[in-house]
Amino acid sequence: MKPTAVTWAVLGLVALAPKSGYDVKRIIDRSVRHFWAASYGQIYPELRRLEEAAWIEGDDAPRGARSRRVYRITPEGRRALQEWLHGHETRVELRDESLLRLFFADTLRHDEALALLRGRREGYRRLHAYLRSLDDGQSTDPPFVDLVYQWGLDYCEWGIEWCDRQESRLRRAA
Amino acid sequence: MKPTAVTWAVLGLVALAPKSGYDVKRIIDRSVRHFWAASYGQIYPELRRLEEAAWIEGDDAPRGARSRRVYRITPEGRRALQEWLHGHETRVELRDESLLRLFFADTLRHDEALALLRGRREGYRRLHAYLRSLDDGQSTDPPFVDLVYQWGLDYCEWGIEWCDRQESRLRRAA
DNA sequence: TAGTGCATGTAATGCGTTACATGATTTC
DNA sequence: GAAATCATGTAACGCATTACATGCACTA
Repeated sequence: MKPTAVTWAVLGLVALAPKSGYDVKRIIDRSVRHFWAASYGQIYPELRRLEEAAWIEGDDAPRGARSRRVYRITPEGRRALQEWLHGHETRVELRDESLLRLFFADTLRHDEALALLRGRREGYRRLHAYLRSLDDGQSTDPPFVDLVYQWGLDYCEWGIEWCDRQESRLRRAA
Repeated sequence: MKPTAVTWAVLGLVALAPKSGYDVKRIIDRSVRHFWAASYGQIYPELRRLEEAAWIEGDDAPRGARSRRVYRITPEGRRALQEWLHGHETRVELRDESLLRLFFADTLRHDEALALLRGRREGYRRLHAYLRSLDDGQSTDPPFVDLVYQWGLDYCEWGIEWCDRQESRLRRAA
């Protein structure tokens, strides 16, 4: 079993609680999607690979006539997950198209360039609103799941303030 | 010409100043790599596609016997770049493996989980040191190039403080 | 009865990296 | 004379998305 990028997302989610492939996709979309996306085309094949490697085990759990397979983590799977959790130097890397646009804003008129900065602010605002909409106000997540959720909110708030600050600075300078 | 993700990075860099393929790669590695990477396997084919589309034009500019081709943007290329700069809603998306690890930290002992948080802090610190090492203290970049550089520094500083704050909060809670 | 959500999956395509190959020039 | 940098490129591979296909169950 050669683990890939999607391995740990799927294995980790199954470790938190047993899940079907559909569950995995749904939870990815609702909790880690803004920093770690995955599609069905990755998830279902990965579940089979993980089961072959005996890192997870699947049980048929149909609902009525609708077939359904729920996976749970095995002791070996848990060991592998923990090794991954420990064994990596953290490298901060991101892919941010809006930052790329800002980088080229010197090819624009000053007011157009400032509009890009406001657009970035708006992107942060939208993500913030989306993240807040995910919180139903009553479900209690485990502490680190909640921590990462909070990171998303804090990051957006920081980003909004950063854009505001820079915009006024650049206006004063002009 | 169907633009892809790498199109705009290459076209934008050539728009800032004429460049060879090697230059494009070098500058990507030194200025936008932490939020927008690209490899030779993308850059050289993309330069040819851009030239075919007449968005850039290449001039042979050998240095001694070493062949070299320098590209500059055309008016059509500049128009296309500006359209891209204007015509997009900003969507904040990132890929952050360390955040994914943190998300699964509830499967660990509390002290191990806190170690992950310190590891993230360390990742920010390393990127910060790297970014600072890029600044030679005398070259003056255009304002928005500099703004994006500053974003990187500010983001790291914010990230370090965030990790510190959360770590003490979680220690107090325990 | 129509629409939404649950549930599983595959095929085609495109994106991006890694590793390789080649050779000149500059710097120590 | 060795090492680093300049300079151009390709082939193989792996990663990820998009679009498609199928069908059941619930609810307005």
